[in-house]
Amino acid sequence: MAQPDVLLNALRQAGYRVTDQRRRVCEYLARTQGHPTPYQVYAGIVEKHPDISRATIYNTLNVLRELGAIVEIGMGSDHTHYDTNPAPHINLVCLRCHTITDFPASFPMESLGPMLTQVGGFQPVTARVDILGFCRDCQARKRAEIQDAWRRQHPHEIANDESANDEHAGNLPNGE
Amino acid sequence: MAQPDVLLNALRQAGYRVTDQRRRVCEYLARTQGHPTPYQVYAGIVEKHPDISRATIYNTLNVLRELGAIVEIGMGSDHTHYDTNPAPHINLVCLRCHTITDFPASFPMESLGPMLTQVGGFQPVTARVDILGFCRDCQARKRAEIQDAWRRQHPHEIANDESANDEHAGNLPNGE
DNA sequence: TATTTAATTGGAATCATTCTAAATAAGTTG
DNA sequence: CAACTTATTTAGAATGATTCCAATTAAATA
Repeated sequence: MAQPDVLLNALRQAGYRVTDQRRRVCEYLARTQGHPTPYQVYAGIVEKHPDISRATIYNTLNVLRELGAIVEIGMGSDHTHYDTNPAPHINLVCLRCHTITDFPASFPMESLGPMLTQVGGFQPVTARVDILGFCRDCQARKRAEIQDAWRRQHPHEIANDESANDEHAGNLPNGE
Repeated sequence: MAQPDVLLNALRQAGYRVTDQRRRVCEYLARTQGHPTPYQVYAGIVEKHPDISRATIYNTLNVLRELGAIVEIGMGSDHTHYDTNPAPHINLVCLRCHTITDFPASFPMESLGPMLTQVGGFQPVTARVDILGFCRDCQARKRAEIQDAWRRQHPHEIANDESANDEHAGNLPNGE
């Protein structure tokens, strides 16, 4: 989604050396459409270059993040995801299944820049705009769960299905 | 920063029981001004209520997050931070020292809502707007580092300081 | 080419978070 | 109120992503 050169130049400009390994990480990030985790980056590279080390992946991602060239998107502490899309956009993040979807819309960052430097001397580099809520699938799942719960409370309302109780009697909260 | 009642009501409405432990977590979140980590929440409560368990803290925070009542802010994978401020605002996140500062400014979420539901059936609950960059202190530190590096490259330019080389010869990248 | 410093490596170590099974509390029904 | 069902809490063990380490290799520079 990003130009590999943009990422590599960010490294060069900041005085980091451009090695083969870093080049591969940048290429991977440029190629991918999604919001990969460090492990996905590793997996995507190691199959063609089995000698690369996990530590190097983490190092490179950390450097790129500290430069603001890629942006971390956190949700539900399972894994870290990186946003590699440099174009202004908004992430739709599902609170339940943690899926991240890009939504093309811009945000008037330019207008804020001057204010920030005025107020606290903050030097903006990039931004992250996420809307948190429920994706369509999870809305449906939620409805089904609530219905289920209700049905469990009112077993008599149902014609011929006494066995239903035992079957779906999972722990309700946390559908993950 | 939030009303404890708002958080408790969120739990109640979603069908969760309001226990003493959950009440304490909500109170803590309401009281705090910053962006606490789970451990900080735990530490802040355990001193008065030594019987509370870490697992309960995590459970409660996870539930509140899945409800969108509090918002996770990720930076540099060390710790998870939670944003407990329900008022619209922007977080200034330093890419270097990971400090998070609130910046009072609103974001025209309302205008986006309808679009989102139209496009992907996404049901928005809350939002997170972060500007990533460098705080004033880290800008200064960065300048100093660059100067240092330069001085190390050009030792002859300096009058009387040959020892400087060995002294500060740390690993340059990663000032953390 | 020699020298210096940065980057890579793989495996061990760390540590936040989750999981588990047992105990307890909350809510509900008769 | 007593019996029952289900949610919640708990302590400690287990997990697993990420970082750290010392040794090696590669880049850059003169």
